[in-house]
Amino acid sequence: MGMRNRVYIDNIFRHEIADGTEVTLKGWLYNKRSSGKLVFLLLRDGTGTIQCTVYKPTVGDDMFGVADKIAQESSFTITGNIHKDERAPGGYEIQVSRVELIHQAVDYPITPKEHGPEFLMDNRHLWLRSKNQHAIMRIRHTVIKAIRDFFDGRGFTLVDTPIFTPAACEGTTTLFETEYFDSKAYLAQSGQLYAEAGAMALGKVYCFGPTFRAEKSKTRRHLTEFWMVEPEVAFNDLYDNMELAEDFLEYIVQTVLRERAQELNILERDTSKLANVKAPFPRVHYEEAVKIIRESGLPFESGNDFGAPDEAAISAKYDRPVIVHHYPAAVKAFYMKRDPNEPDKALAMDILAPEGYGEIVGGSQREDDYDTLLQRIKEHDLPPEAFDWYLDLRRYGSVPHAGFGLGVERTVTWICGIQHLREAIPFPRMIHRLKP
RNA sequence: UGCUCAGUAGCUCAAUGGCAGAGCAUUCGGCUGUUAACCGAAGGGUUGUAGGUUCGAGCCCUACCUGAGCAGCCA
Repeated sequence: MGMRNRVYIDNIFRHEIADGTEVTLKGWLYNKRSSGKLVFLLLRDGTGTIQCTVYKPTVGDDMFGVADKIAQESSFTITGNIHKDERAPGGYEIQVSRVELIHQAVDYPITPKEHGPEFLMDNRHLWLRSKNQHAIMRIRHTVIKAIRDFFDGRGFTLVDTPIFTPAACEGTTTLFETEYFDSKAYLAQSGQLYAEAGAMALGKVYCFGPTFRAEKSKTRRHLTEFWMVEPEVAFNDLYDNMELAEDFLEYIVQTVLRERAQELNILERDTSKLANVKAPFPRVHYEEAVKIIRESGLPFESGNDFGAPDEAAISAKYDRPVIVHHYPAAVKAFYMKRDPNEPDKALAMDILAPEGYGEIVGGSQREDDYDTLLQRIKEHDLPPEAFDWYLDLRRYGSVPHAGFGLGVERTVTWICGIQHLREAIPFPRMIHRLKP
């Protein structure tokens, strides 16, 4: 009895347990409806939600009183028989024979009505229990698993890169500074430079961890702490890099479509747009992208980097992610190699997600010549002594190599079809958000 | 950092410069089939803060605080 028959709601909806079986479920009250001698308890247990019907003549007055007084998000144990019923949400319910309260919740703040973003973010630790947030977290989990499976299946080695770093990686964005004994350390804004060292040791590597940027961004596309996966491959050029990235994105999206159909349905995602995400992706040279922007009616000066409206104009032309390559070297990072045939262009590529979700991938072939790289460091006013170890990679068996970074939250936001990056991570960190 | 908008009950929102309101949540009562259940009742307010205009300010003006959206930065 009891624990021996304990099951998860998931087991019931997957038909792993026969109709009529007596089971025990443990979870929290999602919602309740009562009707005199009948109480409907919506139980959630992390794997799903199921309706439990408590009928007064069956359980008796005392136990019915318990069921009738359970408040939203209280925890309880329920025992009863699985019953197929058209009237129950999902087609199955539990006909309850026993209810045991574990803990009564008092005044749960998130009611089954609408709430504003500030209130929900203040209650993020509770908001995660809601149906949509639950679905997003499950999709995020699958995205992360797909990322690891993809690289592991292709012989990549995970190389963890440090979070405390001595200096700027790219020298562009603002870094978080922290005390490090009697000196300063900075929180990593990218693991790329270390991943390059890893690639020279292990051939094909990826790093995957949190990154930190102290930019005072206040848009729905920015977090100060976000997760990024960065593959780096020795002997790959720009075009190998593009192929890797498009196969990678296809794998992630198709995996989510296959394994998280139910969650995408809860989020009311139009999956036909995701089904298009198959390699090869359209490839657009920077100068061609400039033409597209101008044709869309936006003013644009060649040589500039793209702004958010420019990216939207480009991606609007395609039904799948689009690769933009050969950006002006002047607007890109110091470590990117230039194209010998177009010396003012970097061997760089960005991937823009469809439906206006913007840049989700940024990558390049790296500069592999010692003297050129040293010159770039000086041109960008970076201290060469901080990069001595990085320059060593060009002194001892330098090879062409390339890699890219994929933003996990932007990818999750796009796949889920949601409006805010802050919902794509359990506890977002933003300029005005450090709690909970 | 700049521009725009917002702040009224625990939450979401109303209120022409003239008595501070509703729905949800909470408490109590009613109902065997509810689907964000429904019906009846009750409690719940220093209208973000400080000042100003006015016979009278939630509403108009000034400053500040807090947040949101957009831009820049980027993934």
